[in-house]
Amino acid sequence: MDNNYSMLFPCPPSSSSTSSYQISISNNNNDNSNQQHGFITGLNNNNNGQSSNNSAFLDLKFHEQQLKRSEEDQEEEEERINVSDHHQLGGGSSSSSNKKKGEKKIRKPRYAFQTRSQVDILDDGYRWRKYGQKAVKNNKFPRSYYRCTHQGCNVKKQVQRLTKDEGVVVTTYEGVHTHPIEKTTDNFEHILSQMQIYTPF
DNA sequence: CGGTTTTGACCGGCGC
DNA sequence: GCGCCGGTCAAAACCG
Repeated sequence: MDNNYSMLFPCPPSSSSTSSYQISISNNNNDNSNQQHGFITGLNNNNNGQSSNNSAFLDLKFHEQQLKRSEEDQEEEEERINVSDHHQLGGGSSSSSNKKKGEKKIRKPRYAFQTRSQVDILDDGYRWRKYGQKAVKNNKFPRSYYRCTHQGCNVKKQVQRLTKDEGVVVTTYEGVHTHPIEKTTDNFEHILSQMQIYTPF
C-alpha cells in the first residue's frame, strides 16, 4: 500500500545521465473525453542539447536553459526549515545575511510530466502547498508553484497548462520525496496500476 | 483557529 | 547598468 512511486522518477542526481523517459498512461477511459497520455521527460542539465519531437517539450526548453548552470548537483538544501533566522528579503535588502558559508544555490534535476486532464490539480498522493503563481510568457495560463508540506521534504512541483491545447497540463517535479505517500489515493493507485512505462533502452 | 491560497513585491540570473 | 523574466517570499485573505 505504501509503496512509494519514486520509480516514476528514477535517476538520482548522482546517477547516470538519463536522457528522456516516456510514460504512456493508458486507462480504459469510461469518461468521454478524458483520455490521458503522459510524457515524462528528464530535464537533466548534463544533456541540454537533445530534445524529443514532443511539442510540450519545446515549451519546456527554457527549463534547460535555466538548468545549465552548475555541473555537479547534489541535493543538500535542507536548511530552509529553520525560519528562526532573520534573513528577511521582502522589504529591500537591509542586511546581506546569506544562508550558508559559500553554499551556492544548486538546482536539482527536474522531471516534466505531461498529462491530458480536465483539472489542473493532479492528485499524486502527496500534500502540496501552493506558494506562488506567475504568468508565463507566450502562455495565457498561469503557472502554479507547489511545495511538499511534509516536514523536511523540500520537493517542489509546478503545474502549467499549455496554451496550444488547453487540455494538456504539464507538471514539473523537482527533487525526490524522502517519505512515503501520506494520503491513500485509491484512484491514483488505480491509474498507476494501468501505467505502462517505456524506457528508451 | 490553523493550515492553505492569493497576490504583489522582491531577488537573482541573464541578455543586451 | 538596466530591463526582462522565472522563481520565491510573506502578509493578508480565505476556508474547513
